[in-house]
Amino acid sequence: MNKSVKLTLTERCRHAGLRITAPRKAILKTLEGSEDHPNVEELHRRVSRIAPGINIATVYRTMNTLAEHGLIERHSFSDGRARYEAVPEDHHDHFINVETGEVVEFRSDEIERIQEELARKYGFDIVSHRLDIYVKPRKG
Amino acid sequence: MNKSVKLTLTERCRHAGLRITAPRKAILKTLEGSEDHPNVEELHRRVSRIAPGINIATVYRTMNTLAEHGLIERHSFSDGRARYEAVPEDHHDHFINVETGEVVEFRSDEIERIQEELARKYGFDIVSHRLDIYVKPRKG
DNA sequence: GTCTTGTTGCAACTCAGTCGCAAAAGTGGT
DNA sequence: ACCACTTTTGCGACTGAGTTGCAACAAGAC
Repeated sequence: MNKSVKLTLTERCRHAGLRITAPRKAILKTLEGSEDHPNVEELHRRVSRIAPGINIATVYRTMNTLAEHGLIERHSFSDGRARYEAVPEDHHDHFINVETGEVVEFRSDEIERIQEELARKYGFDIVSHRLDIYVKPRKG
Repeated sequence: MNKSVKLTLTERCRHAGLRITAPRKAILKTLEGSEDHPNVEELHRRVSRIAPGINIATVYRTMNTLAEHGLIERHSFSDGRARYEAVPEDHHDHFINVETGEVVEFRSDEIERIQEELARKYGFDIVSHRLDIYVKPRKG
């Protein structure tokens, strides 16, 4: 949960050769302060609170650039629009509550292991994967 | 692999109270004859070969209707557009070859079981899920 | 400071998918 | 076979997320 032991997003951007502009600073800071998985519109709204005047096209472009450099992860749950999160040190998958849209992270090493086995069996190397489980609160 | 033991899509449509129109017949037939996961544009192209003159808006609407009734499954891999397949008797997940876009189906009861366990642990009931593994052919 | 190159704002644009509406066609009852 | 009722279709206009061309601007390197 504590990120202070690792590089900040800004440091990793610089390391990737990206210029640290004022809009990017604001976007990166917002991303690091977000525990959830905002879409571009929501992100733009949050960014605008700490740095007004940034165009939403800039947010779109920045998200693409960051994703290309592997600094953030792009998700597209069944609501259609892309949603993002700062790349987590620990890979995890998602429960999506279909009643509220809320996203809960989880991880299962067992599932990861079985995936590797399966891919090998089919003659593949895994590039990435994504497991989304749509759920509702258990009643009873 | 052999579907003759189960209801056809058309029969299931009728059972769902949907009208069997000429455009729908062509679309259903095309769906049943598709082993892959076409998007609407590709589907429309295929449908047009056996029944020209069907508007693509009709294909969009039909796919929505069928999906709402649970007769087909909608997927959205990372290429953005929605892709469909006739609902399979056996649930399966997908390998997506990132080099070619090709989709390979697989199934792991072990993964299904672990998902159930996990969901229960978090206090959820699973509505549906989706596991996409992006891969490349193994070299060596 | 100067130069080079990456980045931004803006407005125009693309593209998948949706929608309103009037015409057409399926289904159930007789 | 016909009617009445309701769903579906074609069409064109529209929406909304995301992209792009371009001129102005600003980071970083020297």
